[in-house]
Amino acid sequence: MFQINTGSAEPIYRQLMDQLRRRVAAGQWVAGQELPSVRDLALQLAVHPMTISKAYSLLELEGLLERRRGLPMVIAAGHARPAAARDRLESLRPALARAAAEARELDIPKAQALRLFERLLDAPDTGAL
Amino acid sequence: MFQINTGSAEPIYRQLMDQLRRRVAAGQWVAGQELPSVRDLALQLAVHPMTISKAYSLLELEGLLERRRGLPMVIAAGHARPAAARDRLESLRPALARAAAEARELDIPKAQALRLFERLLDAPDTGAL
Amino acid sequence: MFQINTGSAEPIYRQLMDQLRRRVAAGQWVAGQELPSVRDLALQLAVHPMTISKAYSLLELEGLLERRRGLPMVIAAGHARPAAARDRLESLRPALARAAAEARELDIPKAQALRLFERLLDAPDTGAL
Amino acid sequence: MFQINTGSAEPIYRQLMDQLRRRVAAGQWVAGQELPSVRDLALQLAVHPMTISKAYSLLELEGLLERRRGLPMVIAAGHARPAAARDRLESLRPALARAAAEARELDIPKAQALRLFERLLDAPDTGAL
DNA sequence: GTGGTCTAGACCACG
DNA sequence: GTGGTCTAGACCACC
Repeated sequence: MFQINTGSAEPIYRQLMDQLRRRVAAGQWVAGQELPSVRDLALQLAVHPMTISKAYSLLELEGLLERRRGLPMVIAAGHARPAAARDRLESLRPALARAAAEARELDIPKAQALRLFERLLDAPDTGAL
Repeated sequence: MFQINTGSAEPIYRQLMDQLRRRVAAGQWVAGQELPSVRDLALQLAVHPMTISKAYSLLELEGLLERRRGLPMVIAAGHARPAAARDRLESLRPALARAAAEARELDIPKAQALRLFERLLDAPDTGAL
Repeated sequence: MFQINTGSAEPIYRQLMDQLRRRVAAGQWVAGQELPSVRDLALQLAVHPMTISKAYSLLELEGLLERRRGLPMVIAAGHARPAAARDRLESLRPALARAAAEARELDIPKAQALRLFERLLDAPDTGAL
Repeated sequence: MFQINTGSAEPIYRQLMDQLRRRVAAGQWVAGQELPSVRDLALQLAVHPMTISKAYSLLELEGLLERRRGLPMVIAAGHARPAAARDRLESLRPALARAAAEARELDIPKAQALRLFERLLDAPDTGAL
């Protein structure tokens, strides 16, 4: 359901938030859909419940989630439809800009960088060079 | 000489280390070349000298830099030649893998993602969509 | 818990690292065991917290310690058992080689040097000649 | 004539001073004997002349050396005879005390430590375990 | 001139 | 509570 990397430098709650945001934008999660409870998700990911709670609360502040007393949280109404294609593309920009900056510093030919990216878009992670 | 982003979540000393590593790999800095002194670089980047010193020391531990008592640090011998093209490309992989994962979660068409990356490779940062 | 000599030429953080390394090798500290917190140890040794932190961080880089976000650091797994006897003896060699070199330069008879060493092995520090 | 290890943590001028002191104590260098000039020794050891000069000056302050205008420095009179055996042994103590402390922290059996020391006293450096 | 170490103390991020 | 980062500034050692 969620892919958490405990060893990463990126904080866990942020990994959660980012994934949830992107999946809502992509329409994988739709308005009204119930989220797993804090405790369940904490157990499943082997993470402290407070960490889950922090992610949920921040997303509630953002308006992406809605809290209903005594009931599981849900994706907020108003997020019924996935984000427009150009907004989604825009939210991909920072990661790509960073990769581009690294490629430039490494003096990697444009064609090579593009080819590697294309391969990674096809094959999730394992693709050898 | 170095591009530091004070506001970034990535610590300054780490930004320095990454840039230096990449530029040595690209052959922009060659073995035996003297680095700017801790104090000079600190002044230039408007950063505390200890921050620079930390980056230098860690790179020395890694074997990328060499300390010579009383003299400026230098790029270590054994890093005379830039890294092989495939090693450089390999070190670009993590950043691209991350972008690819995000693109997949956002359900962005491959062609769009590739086009954006291509544009960012050409135009450092500003290119509008 | 740790013996720090503030007056020594050897930096405090390095004294800490050396002691911890040796005690893990000797099996006095075992894998998974929690280290005293940076702040506690700093108070106890009357030293600045950053000094402790530096020692801990470098040992983490070495792989001897493991960081767990929000929790005290622990001896890394993979250091469950104390080092083999011959490795421990090997790590004693530099100090003894140095002493031997000095003895030779001082033209001290072998028997005398050995007797002094034996006495120091028994009586930690105070034994008069 | 002198063994200098540029890579060591111990400063060069101190390595020089220690060696000279020990050799005078052992009677290898006797009162009135001329020392190599600062420049010659600097060339020979590939070291900055100021480093040699610093060692000589400090030893002059100690009274071990004597400066004579326009002439090479010499071992001071009053150091005609080597130091008494017990003084020489005493000056070996710090190095041995340190080794003993390490042996204790490493939990190395006394007999093993002694055997290693004995071997190192015989075979300068190379002796395998 | 060079880098190294340490302190005092602030602020942040994570759990 | 945990550790991490940074600043301001002192002092040292080496060359």
